[in-house]
Amino acid sequence: MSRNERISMSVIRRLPRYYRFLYDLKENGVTRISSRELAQRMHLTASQIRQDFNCFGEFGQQGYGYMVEQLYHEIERILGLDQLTPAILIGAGNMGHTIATQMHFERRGMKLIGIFDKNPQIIGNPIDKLTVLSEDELVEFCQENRPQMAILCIPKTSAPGVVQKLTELGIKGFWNFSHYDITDAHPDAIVENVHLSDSLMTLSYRLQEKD
Amino acid sequence: MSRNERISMSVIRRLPRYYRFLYDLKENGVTRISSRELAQRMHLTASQIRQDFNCFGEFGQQGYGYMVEQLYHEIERILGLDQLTPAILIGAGNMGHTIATQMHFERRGMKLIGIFDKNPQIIGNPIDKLTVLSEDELVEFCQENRPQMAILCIPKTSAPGVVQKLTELGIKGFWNFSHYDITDAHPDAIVENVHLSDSLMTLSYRLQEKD
DNA sequence: TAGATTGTTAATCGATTAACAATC
DNA sequence: TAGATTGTTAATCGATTAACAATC
Repeated sequence: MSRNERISMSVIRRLPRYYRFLYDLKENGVTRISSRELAQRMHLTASQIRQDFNCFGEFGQQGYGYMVEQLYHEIERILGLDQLTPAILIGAGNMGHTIATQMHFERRGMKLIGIFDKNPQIIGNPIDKLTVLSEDELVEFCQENRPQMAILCIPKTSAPGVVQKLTELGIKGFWNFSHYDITDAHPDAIVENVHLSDSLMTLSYRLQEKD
Repeated sequence: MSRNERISMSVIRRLPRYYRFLYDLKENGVTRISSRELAQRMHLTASQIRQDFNCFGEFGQQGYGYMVEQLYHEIERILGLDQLTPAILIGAGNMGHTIATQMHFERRGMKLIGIFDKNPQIIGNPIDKLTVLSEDELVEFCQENRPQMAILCIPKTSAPGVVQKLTELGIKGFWNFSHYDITDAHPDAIVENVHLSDSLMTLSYRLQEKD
């Protein structure tokens, strides 16, 4: 029983994908599924699926398989999607605006409670139900509203300062779209670097490698 | 000498990060660096850095280290950033528009040569130096211009059809922002799934796990 | 009960780290 | 030359896959 030991990032990164596939199965009226069949659909091995699920509990029934809807809700709970972590967005330029309006935060376990920018042209603009605030209001806002997570859609040059400041203000996690590599924010800050450029460059590599 | 054997994805995914750090070093006037010092800055081990570089060649000098600028250009070349792969964007909504205008494709080994949408409200709009075309023009455009890569910023429901069509039109790689999981496009299609929602959910997991 | 499929232990595979001879 | 650091082989670690007893 490997329950409760620290879960590896490899497993964690597969959870949202299971969540997605289970949602589709559920929507298609599939009520139960075996690890073998799920493996086939997801291009994984049945072994891996069973190992992954057993990190968190015994969700299946021997000789039968897994109940799709129940498993879906277990993974939802494991991912923490049932409690909304308050988050703020720093940088409401092109990318920031898109993220704010397109991400369906409340389906992903987050609630966007504040948007900040330092450009006077952008401050005051409405984005969904929020109004872009000045970065000068950040300290007071955080003290009052205690956001846990910050989304960074800012230029590389301003990132180190912002990260430093937000860490002091109690931010525990960063979703980082900036080109700055957050490695030394705070030893136990949780960082998810998105780095779309890196992703694009690996495609460049793999496409040329093909020839 | 492990040269020319198939390079693992773990190594490939580190290359853009090396590229970024070397750029910064170069900009800060650092001309040479040892694997030990680079490891310290990047939070890696010196061993790993030397192993990684030696997948592609012998770029260092024993007793001395690596020349920053030379190594930077080697990695640029390895990533294929010196030749621009022609790419098209499908879906010019919020996310598609942001990607088109913010990505600096030509610095990442790509050239955006066409943008397509099926919404009449969007078709005809200018984005940078391009004009959004109708998806009806896709076949003719691809036959004439031979794009190699497609960026998908479309809803999950339209994705399977588009992927199928583009594969037939000779697209070799997909940069996929849609929620659809491209697994069965073509056995040797190159796919980079971005899945921002998945990324956000892993943050949700890790933040609640902390408590 | 027999058949099926899980949960879990053991074996394998691959990636990372350590060690050290080669050499600048 | 002596000191430093690479390139590369060997050892370790972790993740994936295979096997199988438990059990529905």
